[in-house]
Amino acid sequence: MSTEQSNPPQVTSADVARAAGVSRATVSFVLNETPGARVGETTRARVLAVAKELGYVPHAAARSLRAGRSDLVVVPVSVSAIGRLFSEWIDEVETALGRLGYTVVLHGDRTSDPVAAAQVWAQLRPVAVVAVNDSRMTAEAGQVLTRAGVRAVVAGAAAPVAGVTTFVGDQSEIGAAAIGHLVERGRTRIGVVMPAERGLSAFARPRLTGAQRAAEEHGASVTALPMRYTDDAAAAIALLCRELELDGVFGYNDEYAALLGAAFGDRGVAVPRDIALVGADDLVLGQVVRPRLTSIRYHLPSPELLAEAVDRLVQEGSAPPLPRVWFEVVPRQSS
Amino acid sequence: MSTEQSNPPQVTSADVARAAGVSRATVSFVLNETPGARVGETTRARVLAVAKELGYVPHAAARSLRAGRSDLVVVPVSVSAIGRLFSEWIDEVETALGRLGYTVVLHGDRTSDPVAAAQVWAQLRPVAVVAVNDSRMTAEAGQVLTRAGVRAVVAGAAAPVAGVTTFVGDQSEIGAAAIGHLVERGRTRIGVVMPAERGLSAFARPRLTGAQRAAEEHGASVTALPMRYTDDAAAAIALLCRELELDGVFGYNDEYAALLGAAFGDRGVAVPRDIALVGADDLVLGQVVRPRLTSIRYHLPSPELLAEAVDRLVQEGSAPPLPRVWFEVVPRQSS
DNA sequence: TTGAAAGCGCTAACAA
DNA sequence: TTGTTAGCGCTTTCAA
Repeated sequence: MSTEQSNPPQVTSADVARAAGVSRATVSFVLNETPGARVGETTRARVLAVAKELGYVPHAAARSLRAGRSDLVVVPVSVSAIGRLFSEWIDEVETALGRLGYTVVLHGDRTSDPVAAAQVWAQLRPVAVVAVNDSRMTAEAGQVLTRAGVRAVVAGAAAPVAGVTTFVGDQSEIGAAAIGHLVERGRTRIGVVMPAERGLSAFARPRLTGAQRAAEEHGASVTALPMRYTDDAAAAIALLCRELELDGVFGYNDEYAALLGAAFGDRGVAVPRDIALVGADDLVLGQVVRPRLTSIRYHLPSPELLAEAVDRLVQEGSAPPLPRVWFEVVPRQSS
Repeated sequence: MSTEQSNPPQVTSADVARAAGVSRATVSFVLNETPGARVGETTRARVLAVAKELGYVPHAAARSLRAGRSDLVVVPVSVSAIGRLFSEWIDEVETALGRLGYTVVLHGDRTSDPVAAAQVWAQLRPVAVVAVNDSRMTAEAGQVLTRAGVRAVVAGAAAPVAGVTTFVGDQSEIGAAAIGHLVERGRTRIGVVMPAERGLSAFARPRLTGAQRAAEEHGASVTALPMRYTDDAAAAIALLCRELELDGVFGYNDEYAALLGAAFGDRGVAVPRDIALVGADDLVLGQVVRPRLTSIRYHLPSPELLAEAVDRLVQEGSAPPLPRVWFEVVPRQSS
């Protein structure tokens, strides 16, 4: 936070009004195209010309403070902690919300306490907060937001969150699907990669849990394999897999699976003969490596649908439920 | 933008003051730990307790409106248009700025006109705007921001931008380095991949330009190869390379290069024997594929240094120059 | 040690 | 058709 700023002269709507020889109200009417506002064509043109000439840019905070409404949507997300799949989806969500007139900002702080995080978001007094797979969007966090006037509190989560519009997408189903597939392929001694990178545990934990659940059902065994996203770590895990005589691995996602797959190749472990490998997220990367990776594909709610839901929540206070996220095994060469 | 919001009751500092039986000024003093403010211990404790009890969250916009200063830093960036390298760096920049007390938000809009984009950023009245390789951060854009009171306007760009604190990192040097390396390896008929994905041309254009410049110098030829990031597109380009009898390809970055490398493998084109392949950005992915990719590694200013510079600009209006971005060829198996 | 009051830039009744 | 005016929630000077 800055402490000793001397303020440069800013162009305000009062300046525009003065220069155009009208009142600030008129400027406001013109610039906002206020419905029932009747401003003469010449006045309107003059105001616009002067505003442009002075380089006037409205002050969003002042506007929303006075108007009691905001067009800000906060999306808590750490850019480095998401794969290509999510980042593309988020990008499209931004575009879709932008088309509806919202200003979307991504917020990447790593405050871990849900309430503290929610307070940070709430300070910005957004009209909506959209979190995806962010474990901090709890019922308490939702309450903080709602009390701060946030009208649309939306989350993608494993289970409905009280007071929050949730689209359910249980990451544990990914783990379960992967194990189910491996068992189908005759594998019973299965490893599950757990990425060591910060920020990823929100995805990794449930995937492991689902894998364990499915393994129990199918009479297979599961071993967690903590691994950093580096060549060396992958090499070490490859060795470990051989020692443990595993015959299948769920690689957390395509990125980690591909890295591990390369390490297998280097050590003469044949995929899928010696060990079957399954990724997740269905990234293009999975088709870049050889053998091509079997993966679990996601189907998130369409960005347009999500944007629509946010808008309905903002305008009307309620929206039809969002579709569940579903997953699909895409079998390729690695299993 | 929402139009028909009925405002829910918000907890304001006035509510806290009333409940605590003090004035709003006192609440402000306590909550901000205002330096020369002398508030009794009991009063202070009571205010804090009441604030907590009511779930009071300050209104950042109102605060900065009144105080005439903001702690907001806007970073224009489209999450899907950056690779792992940049996203990790940005993440660390966020963390570093956060430690200094700033609130960082990423803004992903795709307004293409520099001035229009700058106006969108300026509406938020941030204290700083930090753009990396965003072609919209022109001198005019910088002027819009400065006039809106933005105190630190920072950009990573190919050349210094007037009125903007620039750290220079010329993407064309990457193209030049790649071509230089390929020529060293005896290649003269070189293809340069141009990604067709939106948002990437800001990086791709200069890389191509640099490649062309270097090729001319070394007496090599360069062919631009427009390619989408899909398996099919890569296959088509692989065929095209054979038809054109190219003996080297600069794949734009490691992601595109890896995809193309796989397509070569499928068609029996041996890398690097038949055709040498160079990527860029030095992503882990380059070590996931076989043969491992030769790449160009970046050295961006450290996140701490950048955060420091932003803070100095905000506080003092000037900062020591940021180091130039530099690049380095990392030779591996593919060339 | 605390309170009263002014005002940041803006919008939206209500008057004129 | 336009201007006057009262705040939105907050900080900060000045007085008490």
